[in-house]
This record gives sequence, structure tokens and C-alpha cells, in this order.
Amino acid sequence: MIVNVLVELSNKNIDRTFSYYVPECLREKIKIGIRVKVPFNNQTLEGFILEVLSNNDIKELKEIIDVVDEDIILNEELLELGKYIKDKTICTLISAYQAMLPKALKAQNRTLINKRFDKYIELNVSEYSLSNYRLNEPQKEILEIVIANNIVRKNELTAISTSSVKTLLNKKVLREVERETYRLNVNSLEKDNIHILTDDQQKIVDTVIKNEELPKNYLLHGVTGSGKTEVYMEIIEHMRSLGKTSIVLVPEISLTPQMVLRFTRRFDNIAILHSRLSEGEKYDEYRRIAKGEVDIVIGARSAIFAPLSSIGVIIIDEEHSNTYKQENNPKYDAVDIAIKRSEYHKCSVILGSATPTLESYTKAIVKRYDLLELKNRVNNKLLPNVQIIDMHKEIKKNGYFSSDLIKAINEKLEKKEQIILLLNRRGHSSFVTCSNCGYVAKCPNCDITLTYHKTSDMCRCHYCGYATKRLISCPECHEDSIKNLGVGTEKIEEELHKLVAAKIVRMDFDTTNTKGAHEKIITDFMEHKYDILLGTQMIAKGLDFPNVTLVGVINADTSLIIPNFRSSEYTFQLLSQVAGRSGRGDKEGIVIIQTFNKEHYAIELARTHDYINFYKKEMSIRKELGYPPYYYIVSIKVMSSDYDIARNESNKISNILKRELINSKVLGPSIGSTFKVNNIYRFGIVIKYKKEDRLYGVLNNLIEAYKSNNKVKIDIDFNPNNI
DNA sequence: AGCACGCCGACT
DNA sequence: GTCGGCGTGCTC
Repeated sequence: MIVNVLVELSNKNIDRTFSYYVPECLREKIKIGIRVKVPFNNQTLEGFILEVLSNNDIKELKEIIDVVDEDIILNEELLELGKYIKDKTICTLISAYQAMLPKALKAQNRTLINKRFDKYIELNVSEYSLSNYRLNEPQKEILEIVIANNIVRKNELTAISTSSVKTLLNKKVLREVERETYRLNVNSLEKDNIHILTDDQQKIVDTVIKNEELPKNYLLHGVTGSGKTEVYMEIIEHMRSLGKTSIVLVPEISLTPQMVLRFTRRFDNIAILHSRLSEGEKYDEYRRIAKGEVDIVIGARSAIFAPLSSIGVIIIDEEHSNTYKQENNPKYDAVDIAIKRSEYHKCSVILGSATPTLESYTKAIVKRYDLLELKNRVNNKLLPNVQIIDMHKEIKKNGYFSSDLIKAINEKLEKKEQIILLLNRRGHSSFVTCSNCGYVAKCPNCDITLTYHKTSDMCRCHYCGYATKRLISCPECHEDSIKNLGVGTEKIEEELHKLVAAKIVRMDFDTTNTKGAHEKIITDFMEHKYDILLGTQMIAKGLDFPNVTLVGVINADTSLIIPNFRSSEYTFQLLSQVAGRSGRGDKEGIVIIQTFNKEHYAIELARTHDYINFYKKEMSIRKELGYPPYYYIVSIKVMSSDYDIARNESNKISNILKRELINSKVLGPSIGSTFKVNNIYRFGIVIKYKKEDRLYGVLNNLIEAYKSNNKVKIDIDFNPNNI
């Protein structure tokens, strides 16, 4: 018996299977899709069995050392899906498989994440023979529990009487068994049984569940507060009644206990997958899913690979979120994977958003997606009134806060209502500069502006982690005129404390990096332990605080000035999302947006909640400049620690692409904002095309040509978020 | 990736 | 003379 094994190393040079001989004693355990340990170039590695050959006669093969798994890790569907990802994103096959699995199940020779076993007690003699024993009261009580439940956790019995349990075990009346247990259990016993849908919601549910023409993709465009989650749950309920499973993807940061609770109050057999789980917890959740014990998987991006069988619907909430595209290799898009899986399972995909990406909305217009719309908030509640404040007039007198915003905050505080303040931080935050010559402190490794952190009094690079003491005098002009400019959440919090008397909680990268911190801030704010929630982007999505009646955006502009062709779209999305946090309860909500770009269409149209006109305006700009959705984009980065090599090779590659891709526009090489990161120079090349049959052929050849060149690294990103 | 092999300079 | 620097090639 011979097996073809794909080993754990991700390298273009060994992106294929290697054959091994299976010794007699292991043959029974061999299955396609399990992991094995193999000798490989004087190392021991793990790999996946991709093929099993029955012929026995090839000599000179090394032998498999051991089998790692009893159960299949990569089933037929996942094996195919990996090949699809490899072709689509041009990555190694092994990296595609590894991306689909929790760490405990990746092929990695070192890591060991164990199953957890708990001690259980069961009867060791027949129930009838119990009368032969002389039993005291605690012993009788223990036996009754064991008989009633067949098997009971040991610690539940020792709670009654440790010694009695011991005696019964010694007499061999009871026996101890070890059973695999799961570390996480989100399922709630308390259920909510009232689910009344509005007519609009019901219509959408009916459209989806009555459609038999499968697979089918829907774009659900529903304003904030229109009750998209209710719609999802109703469809999931229907699928469950048909014996089908569901996947719900949400952006990482909106996977709050609040959101999970909504589902667990309605459904059993839910699994949760997100980055704040420990590896052990992820492993357990994954195994429950694989064993068929789970009906619904709720998770962030990678949950799209949940090994469910017979999927009935895949829901991607906040589909515009850029977190569904993986930033590192393989650079897959969860929406794309969802559609691929829906073809296998013959099921529906629902992409939901109040502010769909231009790409998605365009697909709806050209009927590649079916458009579903929720135009009104539940109970016909009005969208909040949005006020725009021109900061040109305000900044001189008041600093970061306009008098109108402060006035509104105080009014709400008086009424004991709550406030969310958004510090739009995308782009720059607090940086160090010289007011005399304009010098800006940058990272010596990455050429990125350093961010000043007050708590540690250090300047840090957000790319490589480089840190240095704050400068006193300017290294360029030697004047003592160094100041830290820009706005950080800490600074804003400080100023806010001076302006209003309120309990303020700050939520940003720094206050949420410990386990559970994120949840705690949200529940504390929910319980009104704080009046004001001050935070970055992460407070904009999905949160539902009924007592919030004022949302303030401190600086709407920072996301507009970033060098990204999607900056207007991001700004519109962000402002719409955050505005949707106001007035979700019974009280009417207002929104105040501070800006230096009062007339900008992204801000003005967010004020009037006008997605359609934003779409039209932004589309006209994308058309004019040749950006998606009018053109597809591929971004290529050519990287080297040697400046000359990076420059020369990127020129060469650019010329090849210009020559070969005759239906495309090839731009570059150019240097972007991340020109030098960790002492690696990088040049960017951009391919824009509408239809280019030779694209994959040419790019595969390029990768092939450079695979043995260890001085240059080439990175390809299809449909990038940023170029 | 990471190990062996091989070919050069620096040092006991 | 040998130790060890890293460039190159290969992995069933």
C-alpha cells in the first residue's frame, strides 16, 4: 500500500504530494484526509493523505512513521475546496488546507492541543444485583442518581459524598470512565419563544425559503435597525425544520455575547468560532461541528470552513466589512468561499448589509444576486436625525469638541440616556512632529509615522513594533519644538473629562487586548455603569444599546484622507453604521458628525441616509478613474531586503505583464505608504482588467519563474481592499 | 522550511 | 591545520 502525502511545509518548490510506503501494521488506519507523520529530508513532518494507491511494488520509498488521526480531517468537500482556493488565490495547496482548520488539526509536527477528558461514573453491576449489597444513605442516593442518568460526571457525585463514591468504586459497584468533554458551551437553557416578524421581514423569509431554484445568492439591503437578524433566524429555523444546518458569519468585532445570546435564546446546538477563543476551545467547537452535533455555526471569517454537512443557508452579515477578506496568505474572500460551498450543498447564500459594497450592489443590479430590501426600521421607527458640524469654525475656540456636541452630551446626561462617541482613527492617530520645520517621527525600519502612546510615554511603529522614547528636541532643526499632534482616544478621553461630568469608558485596541475585556466593556455599558462609550471603529458595528440616544463622530474626515480608492465608501459605511447605533430603543436618537469636509458627498449622503445616491455618485467616480466594480484589480507586491533587486525585478515583472496582458492596464511599479516594512523594500504593481483570459496563466508562470529565487518575494492579491 | 553539502576566510 | 560563515540544492 502506498499513500500520497502533502506535507506541512508551504513552499512553491514542494507544492505537490510525496509517496510513502505504508507498513503492514498501519494499513487498517489509512484513510484519505487524515494526518500522518512522515520522514522528509532528515526531518519528521506531518502531512495529509490525499491519495491511497493499492499497488505494492514501487521500491525505494520511505515508510510512514505513524498515523495521527482516527477520524477524517479533510472530507471530500474540503479537499476540493482547498484546490479551489489554491487556483483562485495562487497559493500552495497545503496553505489552503491549513487556513481551513483550527490549529489543533493543522498538519504541524510540534503543536499538541489535547482533547479534554472528564471523569464519569457509571454502574458496574446490573441494577437487579444491587439488593445484594448493604448500602448506607449517601450510597443509596448516589446510586439513584447514577441509575436515573446512566452516566454522571464524577464531581457531581463527590459533591454528595467523596468517601461513599470511593467505597462504591472499591466494591466495584460503580466504575469510573473517562469521556471526552467540550470546553465551551454557549447554549442557553432559557428560551425566547415569541418571534413576530413584520410584513416586510416575512416577505423576505418567504422569498428565500420558497425558492427551489438552488443554489441562489441574495443581497439583503436593509437599513440599520430594520431587523435583519430576525430574518436570518427565521430562515435558519426553517432550515432546521428540514434537517439542514446553517452558517452565520459576522465581522470579528461584532461577535459579542449580546449577539450570541440572541441566537442561543432561540436555538440549541450552536457552535461559536472566533479569535478570542483559546485553541482548545476552537478545537472542541470544531469537533462538535464535524461530528454532526451542531445545527448552527456562528463565527468570524474562518467559520466559513465549518465542516457541516447538508448546509441549508449561509448568511454573511455586514457583508461590506473588509474583514471577510483574509489579509495574509491565502488571501481568500469568505464571500467567495460561501458561494463555492453553496454550489456543493445546493443552498442559499444571504449577504446582508445596510451599506453594501459597490461590487455587491452592482451584482444585484445585473441580477447575479437577487436583491431583497428592508427599507424601514422595525415598528416604523425613524432613522436618527443627523446634524453636521463644520469644525473650521469650532476648532479655534473649543479643540476637539464643538459646543453643539458638548451641549447635546449634557442634555442626554441629564435625561440619564447614554452616548456613543466615535473617534475615527483609520489613517492617522497621534503622531510626533516638529512645529518649526515640519519633521515627522518615522520608524527607521518601516518608514511609517510613529504613533505616540501616552501611557508608556513612547513612540511606537504599528507595523513592526519598534518603540522609542519621545523626542524632546527636533533631530532635524534642533529646536525644542516637538509636539504630538493628531488625536488618540486617550487624549480625547482626557479632554472630555474636563468638559463634562460623566462616567466614560474607552474602547480601543489598547483596552481590549486582554481576554474578555471587550465583552466586559460592552456589558458594563449595557448595564449603564458608564454614560459615554468612547471608541474607535470597533464600536460602530452591530451593537445594540437601546438607551443610546446620541452618537457623536468626533472626526469624520480621517477616513476620507487615507490613500485608498475605497476611502469615500469606507467613510459612508462607517458613518451610516455608527449613526444606526442611535435611537434603537423607544427613545428617538440623534447623531452629530464633526467634520472639516461638510460638503463631501460621503458625509452629506450619510446625513440623509441615502445609500442609493451615494452608490450612484461613487460609481460615477469609480468609472472615471477605472476602479472596481468597473475594473477588476490585482495587486502585486515585489519585495526584497535589497533595494536594487526589488527595484530591478519589479521593473522586469511590470514589463512582462505589460507585454503579456494585452487586455489589461498595468500600472507601476510604484512605492506606496508601506514602502519599507521591517527593512524589506516593496514595490507595487497593479493590474486593472475587465476580461483577461490569460491572467491566471501569466501569473502562475510568474510565480513559477521566481519560486527558486530567495532574494525576491512576490505577493499577489486579487480584489484587494487596498492597493 | 530546514537540513546537508560544499567552498572560502579567520583563528588556535 | 580546523571551525564556522552562508550560498545552493533537494526533499518520497
